Amino acid sequence: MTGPGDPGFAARLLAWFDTNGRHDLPWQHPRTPYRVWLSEIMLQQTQVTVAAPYFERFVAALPDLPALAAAPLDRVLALWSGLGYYARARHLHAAARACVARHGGELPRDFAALVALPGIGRSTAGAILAQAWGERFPILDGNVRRVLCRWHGVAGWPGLPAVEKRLWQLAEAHLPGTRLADYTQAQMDFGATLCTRHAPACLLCPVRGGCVALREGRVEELPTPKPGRTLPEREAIVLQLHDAQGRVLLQRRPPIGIWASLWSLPEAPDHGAARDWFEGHLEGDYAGGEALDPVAHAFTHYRLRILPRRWRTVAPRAAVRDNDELRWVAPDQFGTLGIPAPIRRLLLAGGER
DNA sequence: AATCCGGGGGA
DNA sequence: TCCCCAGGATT
Repeated sequence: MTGPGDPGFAARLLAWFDTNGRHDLPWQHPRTPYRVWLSEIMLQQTQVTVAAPYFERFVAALPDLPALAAAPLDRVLALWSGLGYYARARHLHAAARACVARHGGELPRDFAALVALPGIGRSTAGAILAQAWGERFPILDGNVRRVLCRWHGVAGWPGLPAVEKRLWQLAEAHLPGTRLADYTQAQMDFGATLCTRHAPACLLCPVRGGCVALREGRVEELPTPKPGRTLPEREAIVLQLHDAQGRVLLQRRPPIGIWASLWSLPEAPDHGAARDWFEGHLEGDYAGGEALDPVAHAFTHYRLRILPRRWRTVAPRAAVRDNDELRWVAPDQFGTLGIPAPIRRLLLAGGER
């Protein structure tokens, strides 16, 4: 009889991991608390193949926690640029500074202290403690959720509180007594390579002998997908302004909302507001701008239609000069700033003259 | 406990 | 276009 406490589950997963797991991920060598933490944050809602090159660049630039804490936020955002979910970078930076202030410049080896840091929740704290220190804490990420929903035949969208509570209980019940770092990695490798969302490799599965979904023919329908909904749409005009030296005027976004604190193009909700802003900041004629092709960008909760408008040579009004919110930036400097991916693409595509 | 927030890439 | 990927914060 297999059940929630079945010790064979973890044992079989570990045996599979030894020969089939991923043992060469960049954050595994060396597996320091700082690198584990950084990798866990980068991997939130982000696939391994996407995060890996960002991780390598990040640790090359900021190799330890004190270096991260000492870096300006702009530098951290620049290293994050293109990875998305920029709140993660701001939280990471704030957490590093909190560790310097409260924990002697190191990541605390304590669940409550970890969860108290910005950007670290229950699952990430468990992952850090298990991977960095071998402590006995469960995780519940997308992989573990999918595996547990199938193996135990748990129906209902995992985002529902009752389902999530049940999954945490199951994750806790499966924990082995030893090898917690390997077990944590094994679950994620298993979910990412065998127990995938579509077309899982059940024939190769090390725990197929207890899987409720496999036995009942429900593998493809579990976990229950999130209920769908239609997303609202918004529009925004962005102003692509070049000066005589080929530089582009960038504006820092507000510290809250989407793309918080990143550098972007000046933006307005409609042409009236865009014209007002243009006439307040620049010499020249708003109507002289060239309308570029719209750019569609989908967020999780709404769709944004970006309407770019370009001026090849404009000059600022005498009273307007570079400041904290606004600066002229040469194309070879784009890499040093945190710029949202669709805006960066627009700048690189529209930069040729 | 319920709700909100948010980039990108693969299918 | 849809879906979801190593979730967390806010209320």
